[in-house]
Order: sequence, then structure tokens, then C-alpha cells
Amino acid sequence: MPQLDPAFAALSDPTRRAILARLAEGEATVQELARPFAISQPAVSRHLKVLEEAGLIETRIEGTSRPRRLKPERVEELWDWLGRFRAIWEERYRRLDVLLEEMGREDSAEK
Amino acid sequence: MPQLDPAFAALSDPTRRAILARLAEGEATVQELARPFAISQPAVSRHLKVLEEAGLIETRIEGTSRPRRLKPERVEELWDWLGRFRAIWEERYRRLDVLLEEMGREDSAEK
DNA sequence: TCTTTATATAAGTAATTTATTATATAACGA
DNA sequence: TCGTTATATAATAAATTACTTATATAAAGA
Repeated sequence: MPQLDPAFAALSDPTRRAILARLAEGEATVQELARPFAISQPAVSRHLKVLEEAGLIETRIEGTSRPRRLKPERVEELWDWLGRFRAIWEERYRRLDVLLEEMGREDSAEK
Repeated sequence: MPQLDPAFAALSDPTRRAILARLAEGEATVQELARPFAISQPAVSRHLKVLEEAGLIETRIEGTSRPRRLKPERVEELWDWLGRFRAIWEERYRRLDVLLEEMGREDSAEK
């Protein structure tokens, strides 16, 4: 799944995660998104481009402003990837537990 | 949560995700991890360092080899972050649905 | 003790990222 | 049409990443 690369990379920046958190509460323009941060407007536009290329947000054009909103599908993919991963290793630990338990029983049974 | 940065960054590389997938099946040495990839041993050691600094794996020293294994806590944190995020925006969409439904009712009621 | 094996570290390099300031574009409103 | 507003793009620079090959370290075994 090659689209996981840009999505995880996009999430690795705290400014971008804060932008996403803001967008989780509703659409916002570049101005609104830039205000809380100590960075320039072009820098925010760049972060938005990264998020959009990662498939995490989308843009609507409304006159001279371009409000952004979340696009949830990609986060579902990340969620699924992590979920499968967790499942595999939890299964592994479960098997390990069973193994240790069996060894315990053999210990008690032997002699 | 500053430790999210290196963890998400670590996951953005497909080689590192493949390493984690391998480790989900059990401990492995640098040699074993390097074999399936077309990159040098030092490059694999570097990836492992990135994963370890992100808190995703840990190292055990056994003679001359250093088998790596998963350290699940950090993935739980990522899982939780994504989960909270999903919850917020699903709540938002839920509210939006309610709003649209109310608007629908008003439409039907009016006139 | 010497050699081999497993791994880490160093030095060098190319590509990518993230910011800045300055400027371009395009819609809106007087 | 002209000035203002919202946003994007360009040019540049600094920092970071991800490799490579060469070398260092440290334990194991003859």
C-alpha cells in the first residue's frame, strides 16, 4: 500500500496534526488555519498541500477562499493497517502464552 | 505528545513497516532482517535505530548478536491518537446528519 | 591469542523537507 | 476598472534523511 507512506509522513508533523484536529471540528480556510501558528501563510499552504497529497483532506473552492475539510477514508486505511498489525502480534503473544502454559503443564506432569 | 512525531515518521518508510511486520512474527537479528531487502547491513542497522528511537522496538543482547523485538506500547498510542481523531470527526458527521435531518423535517413542515 | 562473525559507526553524498521572503493570480466590492 | 483580500508559487537556504563503502568493536570459537 504505497499511499501509506505519504499519509504516515504527513501525520509525523505536529503542525499538520494540529491542522487535522482543527479540521475535525469543521471546514476552515487557510487564514483560519494559519492564525494559531507562528508560521507564515505560505508555510501553512505547503502543509495543506502535503495533507492533500496524502489524501487526508480536500479543498472546496468558494470565491476567493479555499476551505479545506477532512477526507476520512485515508485515516481508515491507517487505522486498518495498525489494526492488522496489532492483531498479528497480539495473536503472537497469545500463542506465546499458550506455549508457556503448556510448558508449565509439562513441568508439573514430568517426574 | 511529542513521541508521536518519530513514531509516525518511522512508519512512513515501507522498509521499516516491512521490518515491523517481520518482527510481529517474532524476534529477529540484523542479518535475518537484512536478508529480504536489497539494502546494505548498515542501512538496516540505521532503520532499526530509527525504529528503536521511535519506541517501536527494543534490543536484547545475546553474545555477539542483538535480536530485536516489538515493543507494542507505542503502537497503542498511535492507535489511540487515530481513534480519538476518528471519534471526533465521526461525531461531527453524526451531528451534521442530525442537522440535515432537522432541516429536512423543517422543509417538510413548512408551507 | 588469532580469526571469524555480528553489528555499529564514520565519512561522504544526493535527495527531500521545511521554513523564509517576494511575487503572482484570481475573485470581490467600490 | 482599481484596490483589496485570499491563496498559491518561486527562489533560496538550512536541516534532515537515506543511502553507499570503509572501518571499528566486541564476543565466540579454534
